[in-house]
Amino acid sequence: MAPPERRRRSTQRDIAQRAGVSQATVSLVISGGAASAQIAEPTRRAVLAAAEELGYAANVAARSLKGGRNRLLGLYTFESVFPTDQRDFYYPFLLGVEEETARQGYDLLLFCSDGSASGTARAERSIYAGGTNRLKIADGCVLLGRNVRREELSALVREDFPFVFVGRREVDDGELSYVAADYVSATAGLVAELARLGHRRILYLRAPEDSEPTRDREEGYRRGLAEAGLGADEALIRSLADPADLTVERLKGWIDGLGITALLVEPTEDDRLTGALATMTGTERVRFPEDCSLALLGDPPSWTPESRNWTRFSLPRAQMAGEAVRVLIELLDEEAPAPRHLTVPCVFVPGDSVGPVPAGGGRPGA
Amino acid sequence: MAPPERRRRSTQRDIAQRAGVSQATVSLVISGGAASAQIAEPTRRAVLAAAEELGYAANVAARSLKGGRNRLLGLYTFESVFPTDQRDFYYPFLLGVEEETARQGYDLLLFCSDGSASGTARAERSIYAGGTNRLKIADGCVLLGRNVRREELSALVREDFPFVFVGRREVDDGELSYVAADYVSATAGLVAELARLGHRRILYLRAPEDSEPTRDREEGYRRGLAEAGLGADEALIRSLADPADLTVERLKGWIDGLGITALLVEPTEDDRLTGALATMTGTERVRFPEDCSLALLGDPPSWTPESRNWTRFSLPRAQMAGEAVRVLIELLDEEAPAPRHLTVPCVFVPGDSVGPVPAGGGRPGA
DNA sequence: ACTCCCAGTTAATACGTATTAGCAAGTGCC
DNA sequence: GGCACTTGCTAATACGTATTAACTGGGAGT
Repeated sequence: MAPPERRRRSTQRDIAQRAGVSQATVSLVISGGAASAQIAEPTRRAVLAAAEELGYAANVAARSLKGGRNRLLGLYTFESVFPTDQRDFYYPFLLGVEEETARQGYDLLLFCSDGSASGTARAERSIYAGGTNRLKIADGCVLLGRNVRREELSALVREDFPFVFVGRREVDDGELSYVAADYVSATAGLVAELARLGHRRILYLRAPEDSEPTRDREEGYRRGLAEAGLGADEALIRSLADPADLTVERLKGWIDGLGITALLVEPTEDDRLTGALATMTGTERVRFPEDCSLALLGDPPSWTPESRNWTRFSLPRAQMAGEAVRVLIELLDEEAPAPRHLTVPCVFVPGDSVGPVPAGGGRPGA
Repeated sequence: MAPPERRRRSTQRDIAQRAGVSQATVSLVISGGAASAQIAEPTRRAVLAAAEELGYAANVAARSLKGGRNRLLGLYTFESVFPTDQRDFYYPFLLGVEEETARQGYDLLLFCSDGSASGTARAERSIYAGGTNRLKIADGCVLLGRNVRREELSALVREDFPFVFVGRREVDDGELSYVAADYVSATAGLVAELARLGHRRILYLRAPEDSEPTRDREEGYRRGLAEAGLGADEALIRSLADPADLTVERLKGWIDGLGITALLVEPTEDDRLTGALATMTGTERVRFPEDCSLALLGDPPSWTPESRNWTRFSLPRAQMAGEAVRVLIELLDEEAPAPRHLTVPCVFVPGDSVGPVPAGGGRPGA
């Protein structure tokens, strides 16, 4: 009945002492499990009573130490999370990861420190800051980010550290596990939709960098055209160095010069592209979809209620994140796991920026 | 150059072996600290090199078991985070905690596992669920939540575990550290504002439970009245068992029967109260502020663009969270820390539901 | 030459738990 | 009564780290 001693939590040894048994017995009773069957009923009850009286709570650290696992999953983001436009991007992933992590009975470790000793703001984050792989304090890790450090991914693969990337990524040194959105099908689907509406000349405005998502979108674009019985015109694949270059003049040039009636745009990670689009909409000199249909190949980075409801497809971010956790746990449970690749479908958002071909639109031939 | 053995994390012993020193030396070098000064430079470099080659990362469990630090801060929420209306409440806190944690060079551990073995959804979360206290794995912890388990807080205090509560909380067994919003001043400020507009009879609709925030608001209400030279009429302090009971009829009864011209409402944690208010607004049978002024004593739990812009005060949640982290780190850095209590001011949101006293309003005498 | 000290290193130990091998007492069998 | 076998428990050990006391060789002091 004595209250638990202050300043020190009770241990199995305390219980053992009080119940007049050994620490091992206490462990057997507390942990329950199979081996506990061989404990006599009176003993078990005595132990449980003592534990109750002392307010016993097992020490997780000790337990994990013994088991080699910490029941911790990590979440690492290559970009810093704090710029406001990044938060909206990041949050659904975080929610998905957190929910599934919780469901699996793990806790979630957010690697938010810069790695750099203190204070100094850094744009580039690093896993291996300080010479060691910080991720290792978790049992495994979910990785996220658009600007990935390839060499760090390679190192992780070489180290055989269990991790899953959210998004398709590939490295030279071997295969890594990822959960990716199906950009190919989603893009092909948009092309099909446009073709159904009568569009024949569809410009694909791609990102200048050659990352996996961009490659997938381009593949989807070509596949969509092929499936619609349209030939691919290389002149209709464009990229802009600066999203601000997407001006009304340029667009009119494409419409008149190339005869396009629709535009597929790959959104940038920042607000600049959608900003440029908003500017164009504001000028009234070009209207979507009256003058030209437009669809986004993904989510605009931040979404405010007053922003326009572009036709697009949307990544099921929370779902992807959840799948990533599930895959990661599979990896952890296996002896010698093979890399896993999972693809989840995107969601089509009808929006209001796609319509039929404008009356005079479309160049006859070509 | 040999790669680390598959699926087994390298330990200090591995490093020791490779560098030809003892495990103790490795620990001294790795932990850095004061005692590491006495290690000869060549030795230190050999150890660090070996650690690098083996991809060493300290084992969190072992370190916390030993009582060491992991540069990990925990974040624990008493309510589950996933119901959508909870997310909006939770997210600003999370952001604040994460940002400040990062700035301090710590990583953030989200205690999201239910504690219950798996899968089963539970409304009540518990720190000690499953007979363990998971928090210990972090160096210290920020706690959050409206439905607090007092006995668990007490246990934490007794255990002398470093933690900071976001929100004013008190327990019998001793003092705990918290960072709280200044409900007293904020409520008094609203009363002052109403008094300035000529309101003399202001009803305070409080939550039925007697939690700290409610007590503080009531104190602020009384103080505000006193400072405005108004006496407190106990009949003007009401509570409703069910928020849905806040009907037009009841409100009209208060206006006509009690002669009130303004209403201070303590929002509930769920959407029911603001739902009731929205319903009232919709009926057109009572208009705010034409028939009666209304202000919320805090943020409505979820905020959608179409919801009304109630006059209210708002908690600086991210800031509170950041302060909590800062306080926690202070606690960690001290030898025998005294509990700290920090109060941050709320933000007045003018809104559109407060106005001057209606023409015929206000009972003359009373 | 003796002690004394000091820098540099290590052996030993503790943290709290899970697990395995093994011990003691009891039961049934021949 | 000796043997095998079961039941119920304990002793011992390992997990990986931090810390402290103890040890070593060598240089300085007397």
